[in-house]
Parts: sequence; C-alpha cells; structure tokens
Amino acid sequence: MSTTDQSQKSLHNDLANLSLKDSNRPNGSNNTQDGAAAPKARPKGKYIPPYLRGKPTFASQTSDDSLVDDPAESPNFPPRAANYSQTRDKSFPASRPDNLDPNYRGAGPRDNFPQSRFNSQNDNPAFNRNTTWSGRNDTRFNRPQRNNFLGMWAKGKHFPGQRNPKYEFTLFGPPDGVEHTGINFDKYDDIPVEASGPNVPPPITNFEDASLNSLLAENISLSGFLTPTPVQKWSIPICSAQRDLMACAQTGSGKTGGFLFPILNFAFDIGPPDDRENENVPGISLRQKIAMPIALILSPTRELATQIYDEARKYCYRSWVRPCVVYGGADINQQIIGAKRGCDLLVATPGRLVDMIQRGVISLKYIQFLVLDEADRMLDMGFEPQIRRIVEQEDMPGVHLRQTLMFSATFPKNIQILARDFLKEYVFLSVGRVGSTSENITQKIEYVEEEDKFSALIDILNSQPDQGLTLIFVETKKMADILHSHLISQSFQCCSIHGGRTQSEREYALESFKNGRAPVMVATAVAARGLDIPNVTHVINFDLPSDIDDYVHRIGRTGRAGNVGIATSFFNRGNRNIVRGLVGILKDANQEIPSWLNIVLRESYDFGYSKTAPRGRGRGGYGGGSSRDYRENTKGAKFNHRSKSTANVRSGADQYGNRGSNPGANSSYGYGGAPPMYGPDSGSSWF
DNA sequence: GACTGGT
Repeated sequence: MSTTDQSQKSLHNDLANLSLKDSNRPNGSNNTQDGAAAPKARPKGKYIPPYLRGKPTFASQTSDDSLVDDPAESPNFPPRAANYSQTRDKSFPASRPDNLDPNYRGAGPRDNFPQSRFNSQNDNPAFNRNTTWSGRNDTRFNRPQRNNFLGMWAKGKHFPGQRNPKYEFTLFGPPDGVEHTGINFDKYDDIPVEASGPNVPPPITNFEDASLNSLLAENISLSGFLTPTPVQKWSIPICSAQRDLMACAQTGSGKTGGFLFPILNFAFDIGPPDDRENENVPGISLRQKIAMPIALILSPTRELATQIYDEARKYCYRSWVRPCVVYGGADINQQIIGAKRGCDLLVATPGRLVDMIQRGVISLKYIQFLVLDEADRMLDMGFEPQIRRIVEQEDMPGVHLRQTLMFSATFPKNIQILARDFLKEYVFLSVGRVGSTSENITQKIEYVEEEDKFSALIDILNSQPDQGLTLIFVETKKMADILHSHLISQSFQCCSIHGGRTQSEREYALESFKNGRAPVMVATAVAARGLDIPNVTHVINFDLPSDIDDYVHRIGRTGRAGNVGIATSFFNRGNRNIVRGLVGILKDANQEIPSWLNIVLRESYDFGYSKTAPRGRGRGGYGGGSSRDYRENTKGAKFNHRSKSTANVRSGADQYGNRGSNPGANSSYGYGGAPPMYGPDSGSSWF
C-alpha cells in the first residue's frame, strides 16, 4: 500500500471519528470547520486500534485502550445494529443501567465486587463455599481482565460477562460485518417452505417474535444477522415448543443458527441442570472433573465440527454456556483439558467422542439436545453403528427425555425410516434453496472419457477467469493426490484435502483455499458436505459420485446464497448408474440437458439400470426429491409414530438393505501402502 | 466401492 493511500485512509478515519464524536468533545479541541483543514487532528496519546476506528461507541470509550468497565453506561449500547427489543429478560443488567444487580459480576460497578476471598460476602456466589455454580473452580473466573467476558450461572440466575472489544473482534470480525455468510437477505421471501407433521408450530417472521433471551439476541446481532433465515423462522418455534425436528435445508441457509439459537435460548434462560454433581464438589480438581454437556452436536467430518464450533462460540459469548469441540487427528490431551474446563455445548465427530466417553472424560447423562448435522450421512451405513452406540448404548437420556434435531440438505426415504429410531413425534421441514437452483448454479454435464479427463480439466482451468475459487471433486484419495501433483506440475496454485492427509495438512489446505492462496482445491467426499467456503465459483466433478445425493451436496458448495456458481461434471459410461437421478435434478433446476444424456437415459431404461437408480427420483422437491416427508406417502401410518404400523414400516426398511456395519472391510486403510492398523477387519472393527 | 470416522 502506498503512503498516499495510507494517509488518505487515516484522513478518512479521522474525519469519521471527528464527526461522530463531535458532541462528546471538549470545546474547541476539534471543531469540524477547522478540522477539515487539519487532517492530523487525532488527539495525541489517544491510540485507537484499527478495527475500532470510525466506530463511535467503542472508539470513544476505548480511546485510551483500556477495557470498557461498564458498557451499560454507554448511551449507544449496543453499538452495532440491533433492532431487538429486550423484552424477555427484564433483569438483564447490561442494557439497563438503572437496574444493576449488585451481585452482577460482569458489567456491574466494581465497588460491589469483593476485593479478596477472605472478605467473602455470603451472597456472592463466587466466594461462598456453600453455594454451587457451574464452573465454580474454574480458575478462568479469577482473571478478571483477560477473560472477563465469561458469564456464569449462579443462584438460579444468569450473570453475563463483560463486553470485551478485543475478543469481540476475534470472534465476530470487523464490526461492519464484511465477512458474513454471503447470504442475500432480499431473496429470502421467495423461498418455499413445507412443514409436515402433527401440530406444527407456526413460523416466526423476525427475531422479536421468538422472544429470544436478550444476551442471545445481542450476540446474534453482533454476528450480523438481522432477520432469521427461512430455516430459522420455522426451526426456532419448533425447537422452542420442544418438538423433535427433521429439517431439509441447504447448508449456508442458516442451518447452524437454526439449531443453535433455540438450544442456547433455552440454556440461557433455564441454566445448567442443578444437579450436575461434579460441579458441586468444592475444591474438585480438573483431573477429577467429568464434562457433562447439555447439548451434543454430531458432525460427519472434522472440518464441519470446527465450523459449527466457531459459530457456537459467537452465540455463547458472555454467557454461562461453554462450547467445546472434540475431533480426531488432533492432540487428545488438549481436548481433554478443554472439555474438563468447560463443556456445556459439545460439538464432536463420532470416533473421538466415543474415545473420550470410554476414558471417562465425557458423560452424556445430561444431554437435553441431540443434533445430527448432515443427518443422512450420519445415519447411512458407514456411520450408523457409531451413532447408534453413542445414542443408545451410552448414558444419553432416551428419546423421550431429550430433544432430537436432524439437519441435512437431502433426506432419502430409507434414512428417514432409520431416523425414526432416534426421534419422537417429529416435524418434517423442507426448505428450498436461497434463490432457486436454476438461478444460482449453472450445471454443465460434459461427456469425457476417463483418459481425457486430465486435459479436459486443464482446458477448463485455463479458460476460466482468475478470480473465484475452484473446487474439484474426485472419488478416491489416491486420485486426489495424483491430480493434485499433476496440477502443481502444470503450475496451478493448488491444494488438496482428503481423509488420508494429516489433520494439520487438511486444515492448512482448507485455509489456503479459503484465503485464495491456492484457488484450486482437489477434494474427496470429505469436503462435499456442509463446509461453508465463500467465493467458490466453480465446482468440477472430475469423478461423478455414485450417489446422486452426494452430487447435490457437492454442487451446493458453490452458488451459495445469492451468488452465482458453475458446476461442471465429467460424465462417461461409468456413471450410467446415476443418470436418472442426474437428469431429474437437471430438470428440476431447469438446466439444459445435453441430447446424448437423454440417449444414455433411454439406454438405462432398456438395460434395467433404473433398478439401481436410488430411491426413485424425478418428482418435484428441492435438490432432487430427497426432501419430502416420507410419512405423507405412507398410507395409514401418517404421523403415527411408534404405533402398530411401525412394525410394517420397519420391516419395510429391510428391503432397502444398507443397515449394519461397513462392508468395506479394510478398503479405506489400504491406501498409501500402509497395512491396516487394526486387523484385516478394520472397517467394522471400530466397535 | 470409496468416502467419512479413534489411538
């Protein structure tokens, strides 16, 4: 950046500060009239950190770089766009300067806070040995300046932590919220939503309707969300009515918020279970502690787990709820310490979670919310035994004692039937894409023989514009590596992600893809689902998946909410098995269907491929027809859960097969020359 | 049949 740029920028900032802070200023020091001619008029000694410049509230309060002691004093609090009326929690102190609770440790006046632990006030929970509060022995509470944003629950009340501008910056990014999910809010009204099931609660239209906890509402607005997305409009009231939910919605349509908001709303208002015993023992050591989360979110990949956790951290800000994430491939001891320090909302991948449960670090006995993200993947043949083990064979409360929420972009019928085991009378929700598929994603199918794929790919990469990210999907880890090195040799800035790489390699690759250092990424199925990567303009299916739902998830990495995207797929004889589903999706999305593809389609009827085409596609619905409530087509069993008709439906499940352990044996470990580590049966020897 | 997922 040139020096002129810089000086212009600081001029701009100064002017912004001047005009905004004008009324606060002592007389004469900065008069706008003179000020215009004096660009260097920033008051000396007052350093304003870059991310706060031009922001009236914090800038004026933190101009000496000290923390805001009492944000409630600020007339403009909260400083960012917040159109919530704080109706519900009348005692919430931060917004009510006149109503400060003397026990409130966070934003309350410092004078009321005991100076030493020997001067204990009996009514201050933090220093009364007889009272119990979650995290009582958590030493983080004893460092008032560094972690003063941590809230707590004590004596049946929620005591939010202080606001902390620096931490807010790391959590929420720049205050203008440049870095939002890229969702085009204007398009939201067009989105079709279907809800089915008995007594579906009506949707809300804005966050005020949901009467959210005021702290949660603030965190949501800090994150830059002003109106609920279509999924959220429905899922928030459904979850708040304590109903189970099966929701079909594109990731990036606000799914994560769709379950985090109602869960946290509940948690903020109700607090932790009073009898989480290990927290009530005075002087218990970290070593003896057991993490007892109230909410568990399961994810099929590590990257998705991290992504959900990062979201959760935002909404948990200043609250008593400690989010926590646990996944494989990373140091387990760090994760154990993290979980023991505080774990109220746990995001996890299945394998590592089971490990932690076996080690006695985590107990699921207080789970009140179970969320399966990408639920169709979680319940298909590879994952189902693990999920079943976690949900049914550990100490998790039964289906009637917890609330279960499932989210995915696709819900094939056989998975819906499987999912009944984990749900009680549930609502089925189907939300269309943000903007229709036809507008957002241009789907091209090209006939490319196996041996021509490399050169076809190079041609495509060379002919496309430079800006934007390109995601290339392949079927195998081996092919991912081959293609990766091939592209490198052709001097493309390229990275690759697949399950055979170490976790740090995976994270590094994803990071450099996101920030554009390597605008081309080769990926296996690990990146197909849920990952929210802004600016992916092109998805290339170098190999088409054999399951059409995977296709839907893959192309969903582009054209995210409001942006346009292209999806190119290489098709050849080997892909005949998905031709029906593919044509169905292209039709649904009003895409051009190449004439040769129609010929292949007809062949597929002649040769009986239709049998293998999964789950009869081609009807309406969003993203291929896997998004309908199967109960609507089940005569006599409609919405009649766990009744005698259950037996019929369940025996029907057998005809779909696909249940039980992974028949793939040692396949996934065979790659890379290393012998399977856990015996020849490793595919199913997990448990 | 490969992909995901614990040491």
